[in-house]
Amino acid sequence: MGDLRKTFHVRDYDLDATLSSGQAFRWQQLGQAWEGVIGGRWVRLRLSKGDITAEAAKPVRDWAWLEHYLQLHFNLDQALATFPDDEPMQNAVASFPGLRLLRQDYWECLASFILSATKQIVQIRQMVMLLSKRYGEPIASNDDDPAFAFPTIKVIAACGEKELRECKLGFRAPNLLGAARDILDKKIDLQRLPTLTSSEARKELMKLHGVGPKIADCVLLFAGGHQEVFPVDVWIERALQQLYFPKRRPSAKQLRKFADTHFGPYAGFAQQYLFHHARVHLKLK
DNA sequence: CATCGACCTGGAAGG
DNA sequence: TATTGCAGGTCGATA
Repeated sequence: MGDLRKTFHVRDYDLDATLSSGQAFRWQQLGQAWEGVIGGRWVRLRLSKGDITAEAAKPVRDWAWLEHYLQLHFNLDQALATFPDDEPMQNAVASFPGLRLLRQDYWECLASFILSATKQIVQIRQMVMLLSKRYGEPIASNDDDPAFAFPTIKVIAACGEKELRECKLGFRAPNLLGAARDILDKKIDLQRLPTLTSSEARKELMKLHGVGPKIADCVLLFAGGHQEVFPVDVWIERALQQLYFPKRRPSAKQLRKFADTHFGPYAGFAQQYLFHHARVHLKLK
């Protein structure tokens, strides 16, 4: 039959940092708990004393989807050991030891980052929520209101630009629409992405309307699990600039080159630490 | 190639 | 309370 609850023992897992660090946009903190939707399922997560307790709305027979999403089996120590031994990196890790990378659905991740262009995390969440409420399937939750799955490619592709703009997407509306239609038109095959190398997958993703290097890299890192990929956005640019080149002012291209060689095989994971640390603790600009 | 403006709009910041 | 400046990017045009 399955259970409504399940407890996972974890070591060094900072749920708060992980779910609020701007890699996923479907999580809401209520008191000590986090509520969100993973695929077609609503869940409530709570971390206490080294245990993550999950609560579902309907009995769950197999929790593999959650373990996979949260990457519970991931060997954190092994990854951390590859990070460069310099002060900025060590500080970033020290301020959120236990920050993790999630493993998200390709389409939801892609769509979310298409929406992320020149928006703050709160606003991105807002857009994702509006879209889900309006175009996603309602699913059972333990709250008074139902939850909503993220809308499918097909449903988005069938929308008009104008209705998408009503979800506060602004100029991102045609980009989301274009990408959804490109996928339906088989300009690229999302199903095939996991079989490709990161540079091949990157090229594929960039064929989509409104998808450039930054968004492609986010999808590779947050959905594809390509942990060596290092998305460069304005925050990371500022953080690298301030932390590693306080005197000079290197070009974006030089920063990218530095990042590609400096951070090692888990560069993307390192990036997540730098990003979160910078966002929470640093006055940038 | 590097640089530059256009593209929407909500919600802060400083007058 | 009205105004201004800005925000996890991408695309196309320009020397």
